[in-house]
Amino acid sequence: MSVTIKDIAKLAGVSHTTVSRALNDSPLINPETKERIKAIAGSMNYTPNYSARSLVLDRSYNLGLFFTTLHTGTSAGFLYEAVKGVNDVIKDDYNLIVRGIDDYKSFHKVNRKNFDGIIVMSQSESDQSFIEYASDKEIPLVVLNRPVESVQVMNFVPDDQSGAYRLTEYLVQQGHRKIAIIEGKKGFKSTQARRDGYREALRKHGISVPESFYVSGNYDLESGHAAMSRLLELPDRPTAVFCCNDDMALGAVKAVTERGMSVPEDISVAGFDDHLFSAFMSPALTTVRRPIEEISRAGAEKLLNFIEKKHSEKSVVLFRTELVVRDSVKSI
Amino acid sequence: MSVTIKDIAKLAGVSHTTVSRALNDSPLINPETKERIKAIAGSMNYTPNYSARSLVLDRSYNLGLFFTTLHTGTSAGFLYEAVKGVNDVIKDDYNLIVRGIDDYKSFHKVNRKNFDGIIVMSQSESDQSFIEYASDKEIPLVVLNRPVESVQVMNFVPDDQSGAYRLTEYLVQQGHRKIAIIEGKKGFKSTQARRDGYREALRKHGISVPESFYVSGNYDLESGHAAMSRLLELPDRPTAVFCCNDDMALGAVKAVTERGMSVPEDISVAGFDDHLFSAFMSPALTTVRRPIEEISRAGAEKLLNFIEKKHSEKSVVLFRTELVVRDSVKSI
DNA sequence: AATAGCATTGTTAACGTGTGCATTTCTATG
DNA sequence: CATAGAAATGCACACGTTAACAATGCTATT
Repeated sequence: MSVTIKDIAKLAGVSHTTVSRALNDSPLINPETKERIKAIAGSMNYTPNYSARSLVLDRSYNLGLFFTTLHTGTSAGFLYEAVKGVNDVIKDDYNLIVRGIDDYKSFHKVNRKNFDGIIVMSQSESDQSFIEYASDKEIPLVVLNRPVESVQVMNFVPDDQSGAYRLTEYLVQQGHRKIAIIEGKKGFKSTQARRDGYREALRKHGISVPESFYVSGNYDLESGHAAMSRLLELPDRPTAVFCCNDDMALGAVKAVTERGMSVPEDISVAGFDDHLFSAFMSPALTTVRRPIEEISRAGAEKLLNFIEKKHSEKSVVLFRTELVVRDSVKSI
Repeated sequence: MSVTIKDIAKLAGVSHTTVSRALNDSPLINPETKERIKAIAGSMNYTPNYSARSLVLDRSYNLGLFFTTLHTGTSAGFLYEAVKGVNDVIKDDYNLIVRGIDDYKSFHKVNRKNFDGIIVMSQSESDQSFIEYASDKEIPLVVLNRPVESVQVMNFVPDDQSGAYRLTEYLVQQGHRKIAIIEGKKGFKSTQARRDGYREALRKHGISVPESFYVSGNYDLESGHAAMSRLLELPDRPTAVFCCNDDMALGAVKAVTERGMSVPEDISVAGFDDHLFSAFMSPALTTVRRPIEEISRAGAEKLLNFIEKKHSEKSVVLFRTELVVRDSVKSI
């Protein structure tokens, strides 16, 4: 069926070992023999059987890009940027296998035979047992998006807390004191980091807000809409709302306009993430930019380095988040 | 290092073949021996070496989900729905390898040894040589999104043309006669299908529009914004604009509101795709829903069926698109 | 007890490739 | 020409697993 090195060996009148040497640039072969063999392999469209090589070399040439979950709380933009960033680095040298960690009935299919390395795009601690398992198996591992302390891994994390701090400080500088927050999905570390940044900025400026100014969301449009509806019904309404991602901000703005009120004239709204659509909302959204594609690219480069060099070290790299001021916040 | 069936055989006092039989539910083994072996394998955390199995069984347990390109013209929502739909079907029985076809320097790494099957999410004819190559190699193949005639493949296609027809007809029924179109990325088949549906509806109603009512876009927010800006500068302005996807519609709406005009009071806007954000735009977008996740799920099921049963047939399944009426179109 | 048939288990080889060590060939030197 | 050393090539085995066919053991029947 497929061409094997034995087929080539027959035609070239050499052993299969010599064919292997020729195709792998071994120094132990005569250059003329090598070129002859390569020409025959080319004319026969030979492709190595990667299963056979994997078996002998103890390599799979698979990389995992594993998300905590693909079922809920993962926005389309997030997945897109991660896949794109990693693919740009690995090209066609590796197979990129995309999966939700919660899709595994059991982790034991994940081992060094099947994956040369894994990038975990971590959204919550519910993937912690997976990270510990993978580290224990000594699979080359990079964790993006969430800091992990209990395991010796390379970690690339956007600085959500200071992004949220800076955004809340900006709201304060615009004169706002009644600032509410629509939080992200419960249990996600990004939810906590953004809330912490918000609280820290309030504390810094000696501002206290009522408990009713903390409303839970689920990182999606619907929950943003519902949360804003609740805030708009408060007797003492906030003047500004920090939505912990842009999807929820879009839902929140919709809830405002549905009541015949407008953003930012009646209430200011800010988001987090700077998705592609954010600049095109009406009004254009003030938000914080998180470089997910850049983080994914850096993580993939580091992982490839680890795999090829067998060298790893515990490190945490914080990626700078950036305040993006547009039109959705009014100065009062 | 890893546990092999030979290690288990030693402990169980049987041959490695008997271990293989036990773990693969062969009828050729005593049930008691089988349970004893399974218990030992479990306690040793045995995992098969998939490379070895692949080599013997001539299977890779890899499925490709290949997009024409991941570089431009592919929206985040599109990628997300496709990945999610396929993953929901294959679970952890197969590795899902996600890639852009234009990332391949050469296709010859794609063969039956490395992929049990491939789903091509086709956006344009630029992937035609790949589809022909894969079909020629007799790799089980399913093509989604674009009809392919020259190759015997299973095809799952959303009915873009009748969706666009129905939307344009709706605009006509709301009293619009000056209907412009912001087209999609040049060369994409979806671009042509949507334009054809639009033209067919105009023709059916005996409406003709000037050439200036056909403006090119690139399926992204920016090009929608730019195209609408051009339409708004025409001396004889359209009363309604059909944007060939929702991303461009969002950009178009932004261009309208930037001029102090409003949608739908001054000009009506419609989109295509029904992305998650579309219901939350101000105004909520009238659009056409394409069931990408459903198509991806059906394609994956069919491909698995093909792989397991070795049976395939040329077929084209059209998936119904659906007009979704919201608030962005005014009756005049 | 002998025989036949069935169930169970094991031997051997295969899958395609890479590599350690043995063998052969070639070249340079005395 | 003989010898030593280097270069080139090949043999044999390994990797982990599955399966064809052979061998062995058990049971039922005559």
